Amino acid sequence: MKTIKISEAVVRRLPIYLRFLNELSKKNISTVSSQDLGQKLDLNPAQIRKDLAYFGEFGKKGIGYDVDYLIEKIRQILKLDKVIPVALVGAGNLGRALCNYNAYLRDNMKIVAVFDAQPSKIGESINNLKVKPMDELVEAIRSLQVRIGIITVPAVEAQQVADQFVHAGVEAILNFAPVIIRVPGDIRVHHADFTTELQSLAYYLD
Amino acid sequence: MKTIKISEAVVRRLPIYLRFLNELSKKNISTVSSQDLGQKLDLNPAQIRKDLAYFGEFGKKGIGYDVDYLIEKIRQILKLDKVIPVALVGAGNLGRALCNYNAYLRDNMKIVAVFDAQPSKIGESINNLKVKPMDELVEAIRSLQVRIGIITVPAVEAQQVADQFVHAGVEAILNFAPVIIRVPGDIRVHHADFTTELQSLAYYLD
DNA sequence: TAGATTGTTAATCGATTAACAATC
DNA sequence: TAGATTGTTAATCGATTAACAATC
Repeated sequence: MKTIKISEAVVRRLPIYLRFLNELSKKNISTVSSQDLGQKLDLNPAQIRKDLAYFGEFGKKGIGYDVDYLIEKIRQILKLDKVIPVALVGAGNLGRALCNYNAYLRDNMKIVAVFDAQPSKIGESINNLKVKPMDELVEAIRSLQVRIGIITVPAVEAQQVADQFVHAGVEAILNFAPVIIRVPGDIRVHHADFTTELQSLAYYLD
Repeated sequence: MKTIKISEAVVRRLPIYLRFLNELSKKNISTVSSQDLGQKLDLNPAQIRKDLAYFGEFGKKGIGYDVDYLIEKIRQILKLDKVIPVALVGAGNLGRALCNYNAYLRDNMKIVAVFDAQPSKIGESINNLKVKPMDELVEAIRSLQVRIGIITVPAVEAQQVADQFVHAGVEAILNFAPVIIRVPGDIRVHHADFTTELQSLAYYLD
């Protein structure tokens, strides 16, 4: 199956398809063509067909794609067909925002533990989770079988949090701190940094 | 000068260079080669040289780049050499996080106004800014000469906030809501959506 | 001078788009 | 059947990387 390497660009588009398909499903729209999708998502229809075709034949010639079936398939591809336990370190505003966000999503991404180094934060309740101290991180992550770690601490602390995540055995990290973190090659890291996002936006001002 | 179209990929790397150069400057490191940069940022040195060469000859053959000079130049390219007034709509946790973030950055990106539709939020103080009601948005944006708008409201409200931003005359929008917003072609929109970020990360789990 | 490193051209690599036979 | 739309191959486009003359 996964003999051909799927490019990161393709993988990044899948959640966008998924989100829009979910909207269609909610509106009881049962079928969609690559053309419809392309129009709504500002993408080339051929690209959408090609993206999906990497993973299987999900459409019907002359008809298009069955919305609910495609949702199911994309969820499978993204491994969102079962709950993925997530841990978060950094119970500041951003961490809190992510935890709450989490609540109203049918994502199967579930934040199951929140940690902070600051004593004043320990024990605080965020979205039904009590903030835990850092020295409980490794054990909690192991017992809860956390697979993804989210870092929302200041830049100077990000690397050591990453190290602890790796030590505890997470498979992937989403880093919001404005710094590049180093991890072993088998751990996937995505950087979500709005500073750089905002700065690159400035370039396009007249 | 800007006869050649600079690709988005290049523009997105500039803030990353800038951030690292700022770190070097803080450590009183005065010169850096494309090789050094490439190593630290996980990028090909040739790519870094090429990126920079789009905008001018900033380096010295045999020596490398003067850190402070390059910082100055990249800031100019990104238009960060003068303050850019920014407005934010949505005074939730995420909005608050961005405002505070803002505070400890030497960015020249300055959030100068915060708005929210909820009456309970109006008048709240966030990082020395009072949250204003939506009906003051257009006037405030005009009088403060806001150039970039940030959207941190729920998905269903994002489009109408975008419309108001456009009406008020912002030149670019950074949208954190998990929905694609439509704006006239001369307005630049960047989407910063951690849902899709997190979901694409799941793909790489074993 | 010798060694290092840039700026830039040419080569490679990969991603996007067009086109169309297959077929619902 | 006729019209529509997929899956896929081929063509195009663009971005990355290698290589090297210029030169500090």
